[in-house]
Parts: sequence; C-alpha cells; structure tokens
Amino acid sequence: MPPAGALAAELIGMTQAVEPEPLDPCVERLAKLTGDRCKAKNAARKLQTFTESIDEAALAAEAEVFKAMSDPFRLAILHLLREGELCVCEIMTAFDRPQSSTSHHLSILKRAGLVKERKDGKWSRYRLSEGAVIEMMNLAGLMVDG
Amino acid sequence: MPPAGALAAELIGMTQAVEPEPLDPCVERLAKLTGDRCKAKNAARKLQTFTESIDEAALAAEAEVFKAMSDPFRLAILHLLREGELCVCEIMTAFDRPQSSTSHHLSILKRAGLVKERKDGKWSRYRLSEGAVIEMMNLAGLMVDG
DNA sequence: GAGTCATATCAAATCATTTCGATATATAAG
DNA sequence: CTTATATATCGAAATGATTTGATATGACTC
Repeated sequence: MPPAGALAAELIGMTQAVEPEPLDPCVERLAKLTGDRCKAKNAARKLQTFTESIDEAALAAEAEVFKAMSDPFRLAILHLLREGELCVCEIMTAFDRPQSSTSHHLSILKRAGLVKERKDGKWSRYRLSEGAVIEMMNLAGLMVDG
Repeated sequence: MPPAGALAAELIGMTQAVEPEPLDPCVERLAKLTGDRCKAKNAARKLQTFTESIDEAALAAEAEVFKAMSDPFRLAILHLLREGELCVCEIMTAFDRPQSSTSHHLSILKRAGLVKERKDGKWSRYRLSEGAVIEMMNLAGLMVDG
C-alpha cells in the first residue's frame, strides 16, 4: 500500500478496532498489503462503504447507454438522426448497409433509450430521444479533439 | 420509400438529372425503392453528401471513449476516482477484483483519455482526466433515471 | 387472397472482449 | 545481489458482439 495520497492516508489511518475476527478475502488482501489486521479491517470497511454506496443497477443501466454509443455505425446513425425522423430504409441507404444490420443497430439504440420508434404504416420511423443525447455527442466531440 | 418526412421529401423530391449511367449498389437500392432512376440518383447524391461529411476518424475516436465507459466495472472505477488519485492496489482492493483485470481495465480507460497515469516509485497512480469526464457521467445518470 | 414492400427476427460465422492465472518488468528495501 | 512489492503483459478459455443471408411478420395494393 502506498504511503501517500489523500484517500489512501484516510483509508489506512484509522486504528481503533481491536477484535481479531476471521477476515474476508478483500480484507485479507488489505491486511497483507498493510501488514496490520486492525488497520486493514478499518480500511476495508471504508472501501466497502464506498462500494456498497454504488447503485449496481444504475451503473449497469449507464453502461448500457455508453455501450449503445460505442459503435461507429450507431454513432453515425445518431448524427444522421439530428436531421430529423427517418425510417430504416433511408438509414440503410444512407450508409449502404444491409437491412438486417441497420435494423439490429437501431434496436440497440432503442433499447438504450437513445432513440424512439414510431410505427407508421409499414414504416418504422426513428428519431432521437428528447433529452441528453445530443449533449452527450457534443461532449464526446469535445473530449476527442479538445 | 416513405411518402412523408421532411428530409425524406427533400431527398427524393429533386428531378433534374437525366443521364442513365451505371448505378452503384447504394443508388440501385434507392432506385428500386423510388422506382425512378433519376430521382434515386439525386437522392443518393444528397445522402452521400451527408455520409461524406462525416469525419470517419473522429467518429471512431468518439466510439472509443464510449466503449471505455461501457463496462460497469470501468464506470465504477471512474466513480471511485472522483475521490481522488488512487493506485492499482487500492482500486483492486476496493472492488475485490484480480490485479490483472484491474490493470487491464485501467489501461483501457487510459487509452481512451478518460484517466491519467502518474508513475510514483513502484506505484502507478491513476486520476480522472481534467475535462468532460465527470460531466459525461452526470449526463448518463440523467439519461437513465431522468 | 396473392403479391409486394418495410421491418424484424433467426442462425451461423466471424470477430472482439473479458477474465484470470502465470509470467515478466521494474522499483524499492534489506 | 537477493527478496519483496506493484504493476504490466501474456495466453488460453469463456463470453459477448457484429455481420449477413434467410426467413418470418405485418401492412398496403391490386
């Protein structure tokens, strides 16, 4: 374990607990790192407090949003949809991609909540969801060339 | 091809070109959809103008950023790093994950420009990159529960 | 209802990612 | 110079994603 670092110091700096109970794998590792069972136990407690404060489901949902945006073709579709509502045959033609592939990627964007679908006769018209989608694309652009 | 839609109408509504040249696959499809070679050619031209205006490399770079954020473990690491700079052994302990896995995920975050690494003796300390990272996480949160 | 068109779903092949133990590198301490 | 620690990299297995033709569904047309 490193000697410096704000959180690191806070994590390992406590020395109250005394009881030498059986340690779980996480604490075992910390104990080995610090060479001190008591400190390790408290450090692990602090770390566990953080990891438990994480909403596992929300994290997975956010990851799904990012995964939907992690494909160049899907990103291009999102950019194209800023022009307005388009149906599958227009999108597949714009990018010269097979129909099944285009439909599949649109379903991924839809499942992630990035686009909305509207049935109109035999056409399925897709549009950007209202909300943060465009802001996200802009931020990513800033991230890359900024 | 659908009869309605702002861009759709614009795409198919032009009727100047006359020459019946050999059509590429993309135009062939549009021609079949519209039933008109001339209209199809102009529509395809408009679509091609858009697809050519797309910066392929920038799109790939943006996709890489999103892909780096598309894993729950990596997202959790980013959240943890808001607490401050941490080394690999602290992160692997916090989440009770193998060292090789933790190191691997950090390298992905680094390659995407989301975190910065600083060598300090035998430790590698990681911190969030300055810039839009935190904003991106916040937006994703809004996206999910908003 | 037969035919056509737009879209979705399926299935198999290909390709990429994740995981984790094992090994390699590199820094520090003795 | 040996040992221990922190991290990176390798390699192989498992898992997941993408691609594409083929098929299925569902709506409009005659």
